Amino acid sequence: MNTTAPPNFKDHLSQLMLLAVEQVKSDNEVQAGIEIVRTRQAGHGDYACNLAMQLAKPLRKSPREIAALLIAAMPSSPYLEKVEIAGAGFINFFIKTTAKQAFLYTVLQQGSAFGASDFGQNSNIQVEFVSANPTGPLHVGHGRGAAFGASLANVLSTAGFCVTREFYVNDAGRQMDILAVSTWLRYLALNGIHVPFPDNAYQGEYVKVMARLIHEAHADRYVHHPEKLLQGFPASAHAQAIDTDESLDRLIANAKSILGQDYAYIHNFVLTEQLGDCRNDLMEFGVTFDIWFSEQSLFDNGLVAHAVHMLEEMKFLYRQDGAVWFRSTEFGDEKDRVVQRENGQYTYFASDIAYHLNKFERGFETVINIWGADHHGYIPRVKAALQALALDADKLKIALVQFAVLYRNGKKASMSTRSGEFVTLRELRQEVGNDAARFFYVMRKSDQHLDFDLDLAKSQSNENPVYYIQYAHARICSVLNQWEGDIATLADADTNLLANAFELALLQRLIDFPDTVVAAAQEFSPHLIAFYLRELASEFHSYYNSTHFLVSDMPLMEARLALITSIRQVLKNGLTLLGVSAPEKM
RNA sequence: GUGCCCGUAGCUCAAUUGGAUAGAGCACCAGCCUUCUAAGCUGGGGGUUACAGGUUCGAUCCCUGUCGGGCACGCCA
Repeated sequence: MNTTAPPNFKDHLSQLMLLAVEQVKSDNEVQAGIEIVRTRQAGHGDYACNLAMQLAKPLRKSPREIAALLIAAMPSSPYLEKVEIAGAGFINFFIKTTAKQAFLYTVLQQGSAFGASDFGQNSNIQVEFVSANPTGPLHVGHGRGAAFGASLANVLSTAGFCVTREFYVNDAGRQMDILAVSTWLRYLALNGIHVPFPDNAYQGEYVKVMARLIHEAHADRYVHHPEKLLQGFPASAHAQAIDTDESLDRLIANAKSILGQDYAYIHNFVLTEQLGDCRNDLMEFGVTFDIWFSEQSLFDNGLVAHAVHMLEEMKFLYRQDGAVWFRSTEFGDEKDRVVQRENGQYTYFASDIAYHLNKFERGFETVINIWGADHHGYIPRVKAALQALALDADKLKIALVQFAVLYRNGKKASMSTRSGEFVTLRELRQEVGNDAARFFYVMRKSDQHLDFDLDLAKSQSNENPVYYIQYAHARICSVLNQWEGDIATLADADTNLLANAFELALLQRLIDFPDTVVAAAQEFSPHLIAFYLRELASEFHSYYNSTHFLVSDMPLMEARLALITSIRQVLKNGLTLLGVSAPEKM
């Protein structure tokens, strides 16, 4: 039988170095993080450590000298072929081939759980993402936040964090009022009452659709005194100039007073409608949430007033020009910010302070906000508020996601030509499919602009990275089908027979998977998973073309089938992290 | 104007966050299907990491400046 393999080679080597450094360093406190990395070149072994170079200065010895001491002090390991000193003082580790081969049993045994680790130590982490205003359909910009957030949450969960996925519903505030009034105006039009429709109201078709739904269900039930709607407007303005912010606010106020109790119905109807649409859209996209957190609930439960009151008590507020300001400049912000307007209304910032306070009160050890990059200027004031409230602002991590720009026929296509509306996420999904959309969204680093090539995403060709990876999975399924054996028996295969260069490279690639998941979690970088999968698929395709699996030599065949079964498993696990399907046939 | 982010092969992007000879995919050129899916594989050319300095054993990565691009600068959300 084979030798065994450690659960994780990197961790194992870390342990060895930790014990070694205890011996080598003098009694004074020498601080050095032990970092084990994969090497880039075969001549440097499988893993390397630069600890000796880091210790050179504090220990006042040459790196190579320290490296020799470390190696001498290191306990022996059954998995190591040899350890070498190289270059300026690198310690290079060469893993025994038998240990790599034995690792295959780990993959087969862990199955869909392979890749998981306890890196996060089960600490509570919240990922808040999308959080789009429920005032219209999600567009392709939201799509990237959704794909990124969902993949990141999956990665964190697999890396051992206890993850809560949350959507912050902006159901309070002016934008919702504008949507309600826009819908009511369209509804009035259906009842034959035509009031000029402001340019800065919501123009989309979906508003007319909602108006129609209300009209069909309630006929003219919500037609009240439309003649009062333009009260307070200058007579000359009736025709055109009603699209300033002030006049829109007046329109909202008038609508509220005319409709009375019925305003709540309209408001609630459009909110329910849009939120439901958003939820369905995301669900179809494979993006789900544990909590839908209502902004309005912060007001209803007095949490906004409470948060502002706390700041007041701590002397971080002052009054000026009739408004209440927060001294965010004391915590590094560019200017102080208003939390309560002259008219007594709290700002969005005020409810956001309450929301973040609430997040930490719920006991999350880390809070991740995924925002569009255009909100980067908002970070200092939120962190300032947390500091003012004596919370650890470093526990709030902001992951910025840049916009995705769609390209069709090599030309920008993110804006539709008519009416300047964004392409919706739903349109994108219908055009390229969920798999391609999910993959393309996360195959770049999130803080980089994304050129989303629609033609490429749709193409069923070798140019399309999604199909390339899925095809590897389907090919393996096809081989295993033709074999017609019982996969479970492969657990007894003699993996020592896997000895050609393709097989050894693939074994190492499989060993790397859990480390890649940890790196992706640590860096908030699901794109690392996408790159990893491409590498794995590429190495498999080369293997496929070079080596026949269903050979007459039974032990050899079983060993190879054990390997490709493991590859299939890892492809599937990785694709699942990204929300992409792993088809068995293509 | 001020602040933040970015500048890597013809194009789109990586680079284990300061490590060893900067790597992939497209595109281009030349090959591979009577054998487990050619949606695949093999080989080839391609670079002063925008530019100029600095920090150190070592810089695509950190610091300063210049040039170029994006975003943000509301009592909107």
